[in-house]
Amino acid sequence: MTTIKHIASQAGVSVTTVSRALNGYSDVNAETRKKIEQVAKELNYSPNSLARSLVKNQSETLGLLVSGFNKESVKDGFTVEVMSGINSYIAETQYDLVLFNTDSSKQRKKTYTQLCKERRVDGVILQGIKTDDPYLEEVMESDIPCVFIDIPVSSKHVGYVSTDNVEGARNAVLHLLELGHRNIGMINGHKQAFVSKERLEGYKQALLEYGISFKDQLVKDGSFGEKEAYRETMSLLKEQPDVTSVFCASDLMAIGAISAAKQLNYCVPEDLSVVGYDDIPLSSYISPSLTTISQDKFALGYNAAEMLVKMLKYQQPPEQCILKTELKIRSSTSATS
Amino acid sequence: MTTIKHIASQAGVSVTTVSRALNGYSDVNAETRKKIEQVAKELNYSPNSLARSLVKNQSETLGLLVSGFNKESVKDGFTVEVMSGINSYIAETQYDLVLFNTDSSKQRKKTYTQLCKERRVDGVILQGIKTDDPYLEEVMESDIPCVFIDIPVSSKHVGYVSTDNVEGARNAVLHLLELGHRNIGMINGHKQAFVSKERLEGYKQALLEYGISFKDQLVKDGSFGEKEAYRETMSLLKEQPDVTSVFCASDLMAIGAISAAKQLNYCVPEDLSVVGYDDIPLSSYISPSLTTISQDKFALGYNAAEMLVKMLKYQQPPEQCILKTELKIRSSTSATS
DNA sequence: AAACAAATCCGAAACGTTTCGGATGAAGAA
DNA sequence: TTCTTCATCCGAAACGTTTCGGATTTGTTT
Repeated sequence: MTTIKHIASQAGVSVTTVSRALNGYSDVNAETRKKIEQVAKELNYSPNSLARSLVKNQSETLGLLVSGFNKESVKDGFTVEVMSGINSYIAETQYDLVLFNTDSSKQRKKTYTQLCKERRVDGVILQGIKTDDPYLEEVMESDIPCVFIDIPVSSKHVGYVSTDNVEGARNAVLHLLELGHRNIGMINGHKQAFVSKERLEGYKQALLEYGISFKDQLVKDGSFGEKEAYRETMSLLKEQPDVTSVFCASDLMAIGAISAAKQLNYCVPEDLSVVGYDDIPLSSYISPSLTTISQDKFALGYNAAEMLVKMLKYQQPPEQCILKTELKIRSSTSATS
Repeated sequence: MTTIKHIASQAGVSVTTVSRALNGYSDVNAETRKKIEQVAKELNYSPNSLARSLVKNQSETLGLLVSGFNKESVKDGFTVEVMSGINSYIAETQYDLVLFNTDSSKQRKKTYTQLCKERRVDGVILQGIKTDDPYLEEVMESDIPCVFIDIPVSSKHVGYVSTDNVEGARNAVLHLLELGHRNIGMINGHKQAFVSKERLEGYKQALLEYGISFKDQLVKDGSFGEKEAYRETMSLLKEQPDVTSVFCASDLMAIGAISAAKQLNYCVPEDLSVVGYDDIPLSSYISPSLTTISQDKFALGYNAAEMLVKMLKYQQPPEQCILKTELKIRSSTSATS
């Protein structure tokens, strides 16, 4: 492995000069620089980023801490599309991305700060962690620049990007209300997700606008899983036969809900309208195609990466970025008869 | 940021002793070790992996070089599911994963070796690169341990994991032949993909077994894209009206093919049988559900990671790992009338 | 001729570890 | 007593960079 020293002796200059030449400093003669560059190419030199990072005290790497990058999440498509957005932005910068795993039962159980401090990442993006995750606290305590996805917390060194979940859920339910539905169930995610809290709030708001009182027994938690949503929808429909429509906090759960409905011989949308949340690729392909709240998952990741990089490169303060959502009306909803 | 020196002075010993204590060497007194560990905890110490890597000349990081981790590939689900498998295995090891981007129009156009040498990765997994990619050559020339996914090349320091694409394609086409089809079209990927070459070979083999001569005009390239496959299927069906079935080299293309068929008022599977390849999540949800060759994408990634780690940790030689595929018969194929 | 400025170069320290080769002292063996 | 052995520790070099502060040479100004 050729180093800066080899180049120095080969070119007959000092290591200092080689370093400065290769890094484009001005106090090196044009010819010397030429010579050095040529030698560097001949010796097939590439700088050791470890050594560089060590002395400069910054690694040019960003941490990506996603919880739940597994088989199920791949099917969902949400997590990976966000990752794809992050990746896309980062690809155009000088940074590299290192993947930290959290949800594993890994032996070396490290804390967030340990993870980051060891690898000396310049900043971190966190995705999919729960509200009761100890990492959350650690992030706030440490002073590593970071940005959250879908978790609205911020401080001097942490920002976030999310979508307007209250508004999104509200629009979903308003859509059902406008179609004449009055008994609207909800399959939510789980208690440890910020988005679930917000989407429930949106659900309540919409009902309120139509003067309908909120009934606790109409909402169930499906923990964002297809199977679980199937199960919960089953019991919802059995317990509450008056329900004519259901709002699901994710498309995957909506798919589970539709399966359940079909199992109970409901026709969708004739007997039961279903609206989802996310607009994953699957949603437009299934039948009936899914009415849903579309959020730009790619942009979620892209913006997060952009914010983080700007914080690092230009010392910009963290922001709170809220993206718009859009109601996509397809075939899983219809007016009440 | 607290270093080993701080601990040393605080504990009243030398840095050597701190290092050896923290790394579990035997020549340090039990009490001293206790003391050192305690001080380390008090000062909230975590080792600087950069410094460590520099002197040990190994970074405990693996490179993941995927070409085509973007919006389209997310929809496909293939790329990300492989990544998920890689991630799963790596999560249980001491390694971290750094993501290299290639397909971007990034300014810093680095060569493969530059990328790896700079970051000093211990090994690399390459996925989705084309047969004419200059990286391929570089990998063989360099001596960094690496494993390819779906590219059957190997050497002293490179192995691969793939599926039996000839066999898979053959089974797909045999399935159609058994259903009575004799005019079988094929929508392949592109010329720069090993798997395309192999799947075409499987297609030919199956035809041969039934004594059917291969006709060049029955196979088109859809470059693994839904839109492209749609277009190619359109022209195929128009040019070759005798065709009663088509084998697509990916599920996404099969979906495009089905759209085209529907557009031309073909019923699937009554007028046209379609079989895909991959078995992505979408395939079982669309209607008609897709008959396809299922490959274990997760295992592809998992095995690749496992192989690489074993090469690194136990100096094992690289292997050639071929996974089995499985024909999944669903509703997009039927017997000829 | 002396003084100054600009251009170009370099030595050495620093970043935070690991590790080689010994040093020290105490205990046991001769 | 002297020699060995063992347990425990440490100094210093090394990894490959960057960077601070200065040195040298050349040309320009007074």
